[in-house]
Amino acid sequence: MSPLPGKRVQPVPQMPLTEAAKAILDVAEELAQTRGYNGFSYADIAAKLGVTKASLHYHFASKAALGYALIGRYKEGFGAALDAIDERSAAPPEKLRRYVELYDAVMRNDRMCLCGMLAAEYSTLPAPMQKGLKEFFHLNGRWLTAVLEEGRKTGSLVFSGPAGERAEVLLGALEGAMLVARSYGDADRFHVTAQHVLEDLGAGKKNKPDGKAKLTR
Amino acid sequence: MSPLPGKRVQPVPQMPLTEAAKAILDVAEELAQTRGYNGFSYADIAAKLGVTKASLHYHFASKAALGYALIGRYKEGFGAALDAIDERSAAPPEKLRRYVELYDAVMRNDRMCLCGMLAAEYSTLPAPMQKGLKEFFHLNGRWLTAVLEEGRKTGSLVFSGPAGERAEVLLGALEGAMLVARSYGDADRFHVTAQHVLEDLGAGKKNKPDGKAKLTR
DNA sequence: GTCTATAGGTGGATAGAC
DNA sequence: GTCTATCCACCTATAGAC
Repeated sequence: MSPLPGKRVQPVPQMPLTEAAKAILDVAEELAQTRGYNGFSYADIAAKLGVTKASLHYHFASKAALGYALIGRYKEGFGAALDAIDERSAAPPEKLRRYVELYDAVMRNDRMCLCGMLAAEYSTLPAPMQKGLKEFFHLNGRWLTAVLEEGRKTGSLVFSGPAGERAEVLLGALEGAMLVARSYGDADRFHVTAQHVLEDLGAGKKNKPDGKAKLTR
Repeated sequence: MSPLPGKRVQPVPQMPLTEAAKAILDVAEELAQTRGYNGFSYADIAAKLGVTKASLHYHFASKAALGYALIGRYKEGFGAALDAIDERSAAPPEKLRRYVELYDAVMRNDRMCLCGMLAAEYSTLPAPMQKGLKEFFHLNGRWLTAVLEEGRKTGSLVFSGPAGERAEVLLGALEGAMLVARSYGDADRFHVTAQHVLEDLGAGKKNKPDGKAKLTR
């Protein structure tokens, strides 16, 4: 077994982002997670930052480039979060609970998973973004599969069928629960659904976090 | 117990659609299911129908009106499909399998559930569309809850927790599985995931349909 | 009912001054 | 790096002829 299940083989080499670029991505990310890629414009970002559209183009020549950077950073952050879970958590059930907490945090922040959102718009996205999206889901699938396999081996998780397929079920269930819960503007609804999914795998939580707490990010 | 679980109380009174209006909705529906509400324009519809944008406005004064009609018709069709399942199927497991087949058919047609797609764009939609969307999910939730409750009562379905919550899990899992599977352009991936969800409830299928068959609609 | 023509707005993107 | 000014394509929507 590899030292850390689902560990990223290599961090994709990337230009370090300037502070201005980060600020743009922060705003763009929020807009993309709440309105979708086709639901925001350079004008929206510029207005929120108090700058002009033209200056945005200095940092991201095209919206496609911005969108691609958005996915890249999100994937990086998510990958880092998974690595952190691997380092801090021993047992698969706890890993899964922490994994779900990542989604919970997004939901409580009144957002949808960036890649879940973009998945809906998939056919309208530039090819590089489509590729990045697949990689994100692949990253999640690999990590979940490793955790599920380990859990089954040690008997701490219970499920039927191939771990890879079960990983897809879990990923889909979480993304879908976010999707539907957002229509109700109800983060608690997501939380309840997510706990059921965990319990089905034998990874039920003991004490659930306060659903009313709002996180900055 | 009511005669048919989740039966719609009353069909919403509605102007009968002209043939032209139906043709417009057909094209708009396909576009909305593949590209999203913000991902298509009157120009797209007009081009596909070989008419001008202006003529579309005669049938649907605004895009918001078109979108609202889109949801209304979809809800109606889905409700009718659920009624048909109730009438033709006796046992809850079979009902659930038929319910999943509705999603399967959409997926094999390379589309996303209309309302799942619109749920992603929720915050950008006109208020009437948002309301219609909630009603769609409510319709599904009610029907699924009734089926699950009946199944538990007769022992043909097995699950933990309130039926209403389990209905949300199921609905979310199917919507999410569609969402993710579309990024892979892989209808079979959805099918596999959906079967797992059914099996978890004790409603597993005996013979699965050929995943390669493409339906016209 | 469908057309031509067009309005009024916004989309992403660029040139060039500062 | 950020600005002003501008381009052109596209958007939804309307007026009015046929």
